[in-house]
Amino acid sequence: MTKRLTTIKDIAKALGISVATVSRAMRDTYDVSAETRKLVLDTAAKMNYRPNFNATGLVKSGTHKIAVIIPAITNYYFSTVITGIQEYALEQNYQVMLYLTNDSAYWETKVVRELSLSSVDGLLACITYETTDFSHFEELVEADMPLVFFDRVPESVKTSVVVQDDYTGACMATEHLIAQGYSKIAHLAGPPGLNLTQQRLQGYLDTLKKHNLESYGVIHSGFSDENGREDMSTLFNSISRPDAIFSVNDRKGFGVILWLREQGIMVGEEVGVIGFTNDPTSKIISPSLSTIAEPAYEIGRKSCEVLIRHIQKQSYPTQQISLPTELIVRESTQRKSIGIG
Amino acid sequence: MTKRLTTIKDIAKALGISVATVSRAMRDTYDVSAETRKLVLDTAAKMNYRPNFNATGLVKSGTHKIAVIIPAITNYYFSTVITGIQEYALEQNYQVMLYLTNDSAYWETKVVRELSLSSVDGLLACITYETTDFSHFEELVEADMPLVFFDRVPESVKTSVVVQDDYTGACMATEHLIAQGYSKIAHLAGPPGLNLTQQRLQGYLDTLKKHNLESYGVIHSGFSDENGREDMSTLFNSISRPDAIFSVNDRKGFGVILWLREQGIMVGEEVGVIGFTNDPTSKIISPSLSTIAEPAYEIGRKSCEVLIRHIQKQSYPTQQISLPTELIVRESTQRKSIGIG
DNA sequence: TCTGGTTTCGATAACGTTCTCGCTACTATT
DNA sequence: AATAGTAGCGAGAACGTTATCGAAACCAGA
Repeated sequence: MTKRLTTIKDIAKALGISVATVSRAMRDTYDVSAETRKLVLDTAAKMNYRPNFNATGLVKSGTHKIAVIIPAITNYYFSTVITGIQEYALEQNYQVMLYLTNDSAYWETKVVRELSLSSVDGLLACITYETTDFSHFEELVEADMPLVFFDRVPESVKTSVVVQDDYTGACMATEHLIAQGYSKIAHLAGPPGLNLTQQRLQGYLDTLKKHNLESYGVIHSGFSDENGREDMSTLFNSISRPDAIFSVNDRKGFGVILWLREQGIMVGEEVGVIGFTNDPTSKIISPSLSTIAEPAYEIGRKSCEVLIRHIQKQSYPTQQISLPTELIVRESTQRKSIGIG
Repeated sequence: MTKRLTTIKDIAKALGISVATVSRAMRDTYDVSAETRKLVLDTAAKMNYRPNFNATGLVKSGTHKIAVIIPAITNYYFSTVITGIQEYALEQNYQVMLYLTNDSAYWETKVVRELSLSSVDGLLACITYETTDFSHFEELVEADMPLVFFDRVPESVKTSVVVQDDYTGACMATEHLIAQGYSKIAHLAGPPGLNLTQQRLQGYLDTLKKHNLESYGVIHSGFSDENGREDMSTLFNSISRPDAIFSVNDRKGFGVILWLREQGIMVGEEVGVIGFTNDPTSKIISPSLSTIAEPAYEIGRKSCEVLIRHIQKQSYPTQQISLPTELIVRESTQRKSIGIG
């Protein structure tokens, strides 16, 4: 295969010293004189030495690798989370292995099960919306494998989790719609099994109740813009039409706006729309989509930080971290629309 | 750290046979009877055995891992390419390690240099637009490390490359603008150092020449929508304004459309716009953006396939693969605009 | 009964590193 | 001058697996 790489032995032989001394000189430890250290480091650089992680990983059972298991990356939220994970991991000298489940519980189980426990130090996971049986994760916890969930988190598995504050975000979204004068509000919710779906739904319901308003419909479906369109057509075929839509995420909100435009319904003026995520496209679509901004990048960094803490000290207590969201007001919730759409 | 995992030795001891036999039984090889094999496999499953990749990687110098080095993933193209890579890799039982350079040549060099050669079997890379010195890659090639470039490829390093047909795509885009009746065509190009920038520019220039048309301006800048806006304002401050824009990518094209809308210029009717990528947002923006679709997913799969071939047989010849693009006509190149914008 | 050929398995040495000893040589203390 | 302490280094085992070599055990043919 590839050429033989220079090892610690080669350096030892070249300098006429033992491998143990070279090894000690490499990681700046005690028990080695400053001059031999420098000598070793210099020749190591000269001979283009790279440590063999398989060997170190074998003796100290710990590879500096973490696995990230995620439904997909072809959307703003997940790709930004991964960016955060990656940056923090690299800073801490960890390497990230990427696994995509494509929102299939089968693949998720397969990946987690087949993932050689010895090949990573810990896992960062975001479950599929299909997953109902979490035994593959529970097995990991039993084996003391560090595991942190983010965004979509199972309630049964007791590990650290890092999420955005979905409940408060949903409250803010609903409050905003009410403050803008909308009162017949419907919610396009996510897949029912997910924790974040429930949190956002609850925030919506609680805020309505607080203002003595009734829900004008809740539909559970997927996260795509196509789902948004479909839900709208069923929603508007009913007798009592809503005058505002709170969508569980932005992409679904795009479908809502597109559908309303096609129907000739004025977005904002006639029907207000608010999303959740702050996908960059929400600025581009017209009318632009009001939304609740999620701290995706910070969620990535934070969950990686928590994981590495768990890896480095097994006594680190389980964390339940919730990061704040932010209301971003754009055109889709303005009563006097700018006239586009 | 984590609990001690069951090893091959444990299985051997439990069955009263040698580790060699267990090892042989694991990978269904000759030299082992069917019954002992079954016995080994059964107890392995019972004891929840997982192979230690560090150990196998140490003895057969080959981890089943590939590194993917990419400028960013927070956009449609890259995240889709990665999806393709990931799926093919998993099918072939390879695991992918992700490295983000954030379009920084410094980080790229650092990652490639520090990447322990022993920790991956091969590399899949897409260079930053800053990179001018490729010695860090050339060192890998000299060390016989399998390396495949995709999308943004350096010309000096002689390795396999997988790209979309940028030249023909640019020709198609320009031909389409001309066919729609535009004649004063400008090109918002990418960073000058990149191969794909040059290819798309050349396709544009050659097509203009073929039709005896002159270029109404070429501006080199980055890939963002902000770059698109900036370029437009400098372009429209000159004396001879273009009546069509060919943008090197879709995101920049979004900036163009947004800027035109703000100026009250009718997109399509007054100024035609075409992009390159087929980002999903190009369907959502209004007017929707005509574009050249890139086979991002296939590029991911194909480049991964080529890399794994290189890993598996060192005699596999260097490949230069170019995948076809496709013209997608939408509203932004229609002379009679639908009236939005 | 002997020879030669399979089939199936065990011992043992690798792979590159770290870790635990222990040994030497030097310095400080009395 | 004798002892204790310490700094610096080497020898060897260990990590979990695969690869090489050889040794049983069995069978067939003469």
